[in-house]
Amino acid sequence: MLDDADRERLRKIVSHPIAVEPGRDLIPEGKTPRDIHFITEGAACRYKILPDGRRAIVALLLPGDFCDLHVDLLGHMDHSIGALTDCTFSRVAAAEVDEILLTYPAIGQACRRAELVDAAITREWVVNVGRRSSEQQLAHLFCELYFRLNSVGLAQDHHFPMPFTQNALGDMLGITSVHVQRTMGRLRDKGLIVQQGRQLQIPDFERLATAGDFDPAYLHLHPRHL
Amino acid sequence: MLDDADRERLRKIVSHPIAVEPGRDLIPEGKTPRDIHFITEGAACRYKILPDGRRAIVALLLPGDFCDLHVDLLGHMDHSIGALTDCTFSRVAAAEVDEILLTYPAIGQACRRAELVDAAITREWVVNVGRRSSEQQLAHLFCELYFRLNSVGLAQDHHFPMPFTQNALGDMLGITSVHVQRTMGRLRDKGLIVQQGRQLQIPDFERLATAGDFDPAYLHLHPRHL
DNA sequence: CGACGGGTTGAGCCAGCTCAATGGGCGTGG
DNA sequence: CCACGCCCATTGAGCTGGCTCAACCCGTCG
Repeated sequence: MLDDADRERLRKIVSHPIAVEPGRDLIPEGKTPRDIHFITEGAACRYKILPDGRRAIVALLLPGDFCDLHVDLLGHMDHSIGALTDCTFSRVAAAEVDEILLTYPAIGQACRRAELVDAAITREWVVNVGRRSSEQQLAHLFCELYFRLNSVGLAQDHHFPMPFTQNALGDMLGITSVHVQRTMGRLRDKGLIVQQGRQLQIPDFERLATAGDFDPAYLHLHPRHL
Repeated sequence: MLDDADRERLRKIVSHPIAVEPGRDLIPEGKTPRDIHFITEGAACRYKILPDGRRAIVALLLPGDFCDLHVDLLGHMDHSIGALTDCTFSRVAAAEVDEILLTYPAIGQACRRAELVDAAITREWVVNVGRRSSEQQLAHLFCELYFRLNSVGLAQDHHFPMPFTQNALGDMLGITSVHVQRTMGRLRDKGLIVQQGRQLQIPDFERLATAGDFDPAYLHLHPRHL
């Protein structure tokens, strides 16, 4: 990973934060942003709109995740980036990125690694969304959320922020909000999750992981705390 | 993209081909292959096995696609690579790759681009597998197949090889082979596809694309023939 | 205090599933 | 040359998870 000097280099070229309200887009599909964006606060998503108007969320962006690193080589966004909660992004000018990458290969490698983990998560979503029952899907999603938030210091002690509407959850899993409601009810009844406002508690992680067929290997987290 | 000199450099470090029979694995989940593999003939897939034994295919590998470029940074395979038909792979020694990448940045860029397209396709699969009806799913898959095969010179004139069993198709789409059967029947009845042995014909591409909500933008193909 | 954006609950429907049986193509061995 | 076995495609019949439609409730905000 990066050392402190690398982090300092990055900090210098980051511009002022951009705030985006829930439901608004940071970047719409088809656009070719010149600069690179990443999320620093809140939660956003990659999504596509279907012909009948439904929104398909294909990835969740949590603090630290890049939004559009791939645009330099792919040329245009094949999906939109939208805010799910109040969130803030930072921008790095493309020219500066190019220069940094040429000079400090460790940073480029860290970026490529982030892209590869993003792809690995997307593969797991294909499985989640395509094969598992709604109960497994939700359980799996909550496990993923806990691990990912924990890895950036936003979750501990079996608690984590879960500020998504049932509608947003449905759009992540390909089910209706009505069905999210009933399914969360079942998870609650089984004691697998406890809702406390916009926080979620996982009393017994092992049980939830089993219920959701969750194995964190695909997240490729660096061995850390936990 | 690469110039002829780059291509020549690549050719030199490629080792003898590896043949794999349908149903066999080139690389099993959890392994850490030292060398890089790519497919030169036939069709393979990335897949994961679910606890109940079902196989979830999360990506299709066609001639020219890399299998495990990501292992250097991610450390281990989070899925298996299996052959769907008789196919052959080539191997490039890891050490040679590292050297080439350092010396010829254009090659590294082409590899990263391939990874990014792979990721873009996976995102579209999340949509396909999670949201669309079985009829749309199949139509979409056939459109993708046609474009991808065409881009490597393996499909023209509305015809392309489609050697997959209904079981394999079901594992790509998350539906049962019985349902694949009935759905293909419906596509046939509507005249959207014509089966000729292991070839598929698409009489009217526009109609199939509409039926499958297919837009090739996500494939990020270089403007070429077609 | 009215409107609005969520969450909650009920009732009926249907796409895709399961289970089950049949048929056809092809390689293998007698 | 035929018989057998195997794998895959095909077809029927009944079941069910998740959907749609439709209320109603509650907290928040102008």
